[in-house]
Order: sequence, then structure tokens, then C-alpha cells
Amino acid sequence: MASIYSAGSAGRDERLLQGVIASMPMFRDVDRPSIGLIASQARIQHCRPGALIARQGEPLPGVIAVAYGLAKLALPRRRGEEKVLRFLGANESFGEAAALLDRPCPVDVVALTDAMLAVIPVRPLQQLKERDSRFANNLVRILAEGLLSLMAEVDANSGRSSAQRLAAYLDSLADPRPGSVTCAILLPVTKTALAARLGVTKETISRLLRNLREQGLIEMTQRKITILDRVRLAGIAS
Amino acid sequence: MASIYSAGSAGRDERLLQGVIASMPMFRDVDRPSIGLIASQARIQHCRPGALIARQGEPLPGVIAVAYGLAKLALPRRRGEEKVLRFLGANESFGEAAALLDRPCPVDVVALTDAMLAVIPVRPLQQLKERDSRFANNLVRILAEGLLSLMAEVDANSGRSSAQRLAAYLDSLADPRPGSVTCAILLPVTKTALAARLGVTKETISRLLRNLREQGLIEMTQRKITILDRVRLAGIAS
DNA sequence: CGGAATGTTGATTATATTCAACTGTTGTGG
DNA sequence: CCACAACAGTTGAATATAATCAACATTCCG
Repeated sequence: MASIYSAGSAGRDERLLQGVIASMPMFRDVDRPSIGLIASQARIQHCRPGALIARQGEPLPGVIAVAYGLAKLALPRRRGEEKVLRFLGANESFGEAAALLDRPCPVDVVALTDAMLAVIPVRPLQQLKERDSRFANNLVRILAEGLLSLMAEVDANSGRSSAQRLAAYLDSLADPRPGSVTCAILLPVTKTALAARLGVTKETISRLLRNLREQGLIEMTQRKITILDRVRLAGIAS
Repeated sequence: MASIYSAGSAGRDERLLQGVIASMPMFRDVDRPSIGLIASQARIQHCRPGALIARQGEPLPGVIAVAYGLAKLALPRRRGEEKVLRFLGANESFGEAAALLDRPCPVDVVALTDAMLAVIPVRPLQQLKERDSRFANNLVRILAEGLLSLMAEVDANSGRSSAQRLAAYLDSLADPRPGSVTCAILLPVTKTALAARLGVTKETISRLLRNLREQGLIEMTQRKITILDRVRLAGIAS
């Protein structure tokens, strides 16, 4: 098992850090000097797939921003299983709530691909929050959005069958244009990871996808899935 | 079915409002004049059990603070069923996130007992947030806490059997002193509401409680439950 | 090439829901 | 105060859903 300390190589390229940090929603409209001060205390971290970026229950090294690559936020379950709460992609960040309250990390954070992260330590953020009302207001917005989207997540996953959750997920991956009848999508992660994301086993995902194929709703070649009847698919998601 | 407009009687007792509002964590250390200004735009609402205080998807009349009584936050499911996210008791509040972002209410809010609420309209709160950094910081704290506790909730409810969730719930109701072997607790709500809170049917709750009784872990007289073996109960919660 | 990771499939089992019937409790109006 | 309706809770039988177990196939990579 990978440890936090072997999660990957780290660096302090100031230019890179400023760029990554300045593009975070958190720092929107925050003045350059403040961003520079934060960047000067942050660090870059490169990760290989499977690297453990943060562990549930342990102190958070800081707010984690993904520059490129993909990670997952997961609740560990007994026997190496886990429930994936969400994926964390480029330009997304994690840990604001726990960092600001000095609470332990509520989830495991694990790299799914090669990834580059910026790790922004906690104290400078807490200080900036006190000093800069623009930043504080951004925090309010980000935390409120996080709360509502987590509620939406709970709403979507409770009281819906696994078939409905899968259909909804596939539909959400499809091109937002509703005009196209068929459309090709590429799963961003393995089917096993998708299963954990939907809260089911890989066996169940395999069977559900087979059903969709047998019903003529999709075609499938490994991670490439073609939606043949988006209307009926959306119907299943109900 | 009760409508929002028949949810109960409303009033504007200024003293009462100031007292209720000043005691909210949101307004801690906020100066009196600001609290007075907020209170002057808020209103008191009395509700009977079953009254619909806010409906999912509709605009929120404002942040809702409970002065006394009990309400539930619930995700409506098909056929009149629902998943209860949490109960809202005296001195708790709801709606900060949706109010600040001008988003529709993410859940149904329903009174479970006679209750008195303060309804604080959205605009004054948004304005105070811009003006008062103390208030903004309180908001950050409250939203971050809400986010973490919702995550803890998801953690507790996923991958645990209904028996484990019930045992954990009963244990959480018990007197925090770990010394006492047996202890009497009183369910704050009906068993049907408890079932919805734990995400199961009332039939399942009935059977689970019967099992606990048959195993000699609890005694039960209606809503009064006596825990006979707290250690084994905590063991079931695992 | 070979081994690890990923995915598939069938059989079996566990968990909780659904349906249906019934009992107990509570609050209200006659 | 009692009758009765509405609500809350119990119980058993049948059913649905997805997990688990076990075996095997496929793909990915070094």
C-alpha cells in the first residue's frame, strides 16, 4: 500500500503554482500579491495512479487543487472496498471545509491517473480569509455550492435503483445537446471505479451494461459506449 | 395536503425575533444594530404537526430557524415516501446555502410537532454578508461544518446494514456517560419517522427492534427504550 | 511473453421491500 | 365520556435487488 510520503515527487515551480492557484474559483478577484503570498507557501506534487494523496481521519496537508489528471474521493469500507463520493478532475479542488475548521480529512483521496496537484497549506488560507473579504465571500460561495451538490448527490443516490443511477450517469456524460439521437461517450474511469462511484459492485455494473446492450439502448467496446436511444435511456433514469 | 400558505400563523413580535435571531450561531458576535435590522425584516411562524414549511424545488422564503419544536428535512420519493436527511430541533437553522446562492430549496421541510420558527428573508442576509466580515466568517464556519457533517452522514449510511445504523442511532441517543450499563432513552420521533431517518421502512424498523429485544439488548415500551447491554449494542454498530 | 489488473458470467445468498392483514394508540366531535 | 376515524406499529409471506462466491476471459503493460 502506498504511503502519503511515497505519493509522488514534489516541487516548487513558482510560476506554475501561481498559474494553478490563480485559476481556482476560490481566488477569483483576489489581488495578485495575496495570490503570490499563498503560492510562495504552496507546493506542486506529482502522483502516479493509485497514490494515496490524503487519508481519511488524518490531518489534511492543505487544500488540494488538481492541475491535471484525475483523483477520487472515497469512503473506505471494510475489506478494501470503498464508496466513491466523487471524482476530482483538472481545475477542481478539495479540502476547503476540513482545512478551514482544522478537522481531519473526511475521505481518502487517491490518484486514478498520473496527476499534478497543488497543495496549499492551511494557515495562509485561514489568514487570508480573515484579511480579504473578497476571498471570504468566495469561500462562502464555494462551500454553499459544495453543500448543495452533495445534497443533490444524496438525492440522486437514495431511493433509485442501480439501473436508474447508471442510466443517469451515462446520460450526464453524453453531449449536452439533446438533438443528437445517438452519441459516443468515453468512460473517464475503469468500470470498476464507475461501480464504486455508483455504489455497486463491478459484477452488477457488468450485468446492467449487458442489459442495456440487450435492450438495444447502447453499444459497447471497452470504455467506449455509444448511446443508441437517448430518450429511452433518460426514461430509465426517470 | 397542507400548502405553504396554510402552514401556520405568522407574527412579528420584535423582542421574540431579536432573541431567537441573536442566539443563532450565524449571528455570534454580530453587533446589535445589525441584528436589529435583520430582525425587523424577519417574521415568526407557528406550525402544526405535518405543516409544509418549504417545498423541494421552490424558492426558499428565507433562512429558517427553529425556536422550539421539531421539523424534518426530507427528500421526497415516489408514492408519498421520503428519505429524511436530518431532524431540525430548537436553535438549529436551515437554508443558508440555498438562500445565499438564490437556489431553490433542496429538500422538503415539514414540521413534526407544534413548532415556532423564525423566517429570515434572503436579501438582508446577503447584504449583511457583504458588509460584516464577522458574519461572513460565521457563514464560512457554519457552511463548512454543514458540509463535513453531511459527509459524516453519508459515511455512516453507506455500506452499513440497517441493523448497524439503528444500533448506532440508539447509541447516539444514549447518555454520553459510558459508565452506565443500562440506560433509558426516549425516541424524539415516531418509529415511522425514525425509519425514514434511517432509510428503511417502518416494517423493517419493527423487525429490527424485535430482534434487539429478543437478544436481550433492549426493552421497549412504545417510544421509551431501555438499553440493557450498551457494549453489545455498540458492538453491533461496529 | 507472462503476470497483474480488469471485466464477464452463472449460481447462490443476504438484505430489505412490498403486500396484506391485523392490533394498538390517540385525539376529536357528538 | 365514548365512539370512531386516523394514525402508528406489528407480523408473516412472497418478492426484488444487489452482494457474494467462484470460475473464467480479456486487456494492459513491463
